[in-house]
Amino acid sequence: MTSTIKTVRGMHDTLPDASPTWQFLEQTVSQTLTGYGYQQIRMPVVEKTELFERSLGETTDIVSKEMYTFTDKNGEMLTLRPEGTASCVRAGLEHGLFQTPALRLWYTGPMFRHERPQKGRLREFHQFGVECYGLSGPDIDAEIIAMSARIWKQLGLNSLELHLNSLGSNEARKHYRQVLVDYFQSHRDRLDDESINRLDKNPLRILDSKNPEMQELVRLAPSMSESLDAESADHFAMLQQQLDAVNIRYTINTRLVRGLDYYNRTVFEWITNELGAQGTVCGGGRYDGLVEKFGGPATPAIGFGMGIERLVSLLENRPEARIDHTPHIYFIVASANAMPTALALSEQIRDELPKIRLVMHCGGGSFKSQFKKADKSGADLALIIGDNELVQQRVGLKPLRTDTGQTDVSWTDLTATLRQIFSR
RNA sequence: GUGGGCGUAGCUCAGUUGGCAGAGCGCUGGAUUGUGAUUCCGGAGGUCGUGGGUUCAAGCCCCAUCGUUCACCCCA
Repeated sequence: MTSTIKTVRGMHDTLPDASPTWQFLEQTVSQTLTGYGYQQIRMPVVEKTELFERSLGETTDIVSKEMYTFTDKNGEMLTLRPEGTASCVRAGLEHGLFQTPALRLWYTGPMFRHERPQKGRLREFHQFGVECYGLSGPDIDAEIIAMSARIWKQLGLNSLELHLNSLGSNEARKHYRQVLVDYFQSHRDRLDDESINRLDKNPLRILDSKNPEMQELVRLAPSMSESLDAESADHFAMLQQQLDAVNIRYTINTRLVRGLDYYNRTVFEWITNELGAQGTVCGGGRYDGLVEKFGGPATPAIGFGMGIERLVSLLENRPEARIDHTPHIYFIVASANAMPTALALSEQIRDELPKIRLVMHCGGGSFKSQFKKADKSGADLALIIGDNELVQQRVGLKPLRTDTGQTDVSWTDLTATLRQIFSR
C-alpha cells in the first residue's frame, strides 16, 4: 500500500454515524433563532488579515499566534477566519445593514485556529454565531441569553451553567486594568512566570489563572465590580432583574474576562463540567465600539458564539438527539428481469409519497442476502418483486418489524396501499 | 508553544523473558432452488503509524518523525 493521505492535524471528518446528531443540532438551533426573528447571513471563510488584527486586538493569542494566514497570488495577506464577529461587522458595513434599527443576525460555519489540539479544541471547528446590532439596552442582552437558554432546553441539555459579568465601559475597564496592574505589581514576587507575562499584555487574564499558588493573590485582588462606571452598573443590575423575571439562573463571576479585546459591559459564558478543560460551550457579550472602530456609525452590539463540536459531544449517545434517517421501505429485486419494473414503481412511489425514504436494492445478490440487507437497513417494510410477481403484476409486502404476515398488492394499488400503511 | 499517555484488521483491543500476526464485533459466502434478526460452518481483510538503529531474529528494545489523546496555555 502506498502511503495514504490523511486529514490535516486538528481537522476532522464528520462520518455518517455522527452527522444525524449534527443535523439535529443544526435544525434545532436554526429553528429557535428563526423563532426569535433572527435572519441568517453567510460570509466567506477567508478575509483580509487586517480585519482580524484590528477587531480582535493584535496582542490577543488568536491574532498573535493562532491564525491561518497566507499570501494570495497577488500578494494580499489573507486569513482563514478564526471567529465570525469580525466578518459579520465587515459585511454589515459593506452592505449598509446597520441602517436597520434592530438588526438580528445569525450564521454558522467552520472557524480555524492553529492551536494544539485537545479534547473540545480543534484547528478547524464549527460555530453558530448570533449578533444583534443597534440596541444598547439590557433588554436585548436578556433576550439573547434567554434565547440561548431555550436552545439548551430544546436540545435536552440541562447541565449548563450561566456565568455572567460586566466589564464596564471602555474607560472603566481601562481604569480597572490600571488598578489591577498596580495591585499585582506590588506583589510581583508572588506571581508565576505566566502572570508576569500577562501583566502588561492582558492583566485581566491573571484573574483566570488556574495555578493554585495564585489563588490567594487572585482572591484578594480588587474586584471589577468596584470599578464599574455608574451607567454600566445600572445596565448590569437591570439585566439581572430581567433574567430573574424569566427564571434564568446565573452566577456572577467577576473573574470572567474573555479573551477578545472588543468586549465591553455584559459578558457571559455557558459552562459544563462534562467536557474536561474546554468547558465553555457558548460565550459572548457586548462589543459596542467595534462597528465605529471600523469606520461605521456608532452602533451598539451584542453577540455570542456556540461551539458545535462541544455541543455534539454533549449530545452523543442520546438516541433522541438525532435526525432519523432510517428508511421506511427496502425494495428487494429477486430477479434482474424485474429491475426495470422495480425502478419504475419506486420512482412512482417517490412521486406520490415524497416523504417516504425508500432504498432500492442495487447490485444484485441472492434473495437471502437482499433480505439481510433489508433487515440491516432498519426499514419497516420490504417490497418484493421477482419473476412470479412480474407475471402476476403484483408486489410482495413484508413487514420487517412486526409479526404480521406477508401480503401482496397489484402494481396499480401499490402507492395507495403504502400511503395507508405509512399514514399511521 | 510546554509536558505526560497511546499508535497492531473497518471498529474495540489481546500479543508472555525478543522466536510463524490473534480474538470479538463488523463485512462476506453457505446450511436441498424465493424470505431477514437467533444458531452452525467457511472466507476476505495487516509493510504491527512512518523512517532509521541494536540483534541470528523486533509488534516488543533504542532514536527520530508524524498522528492521536490529556493537561498547561487559550477559547467555542
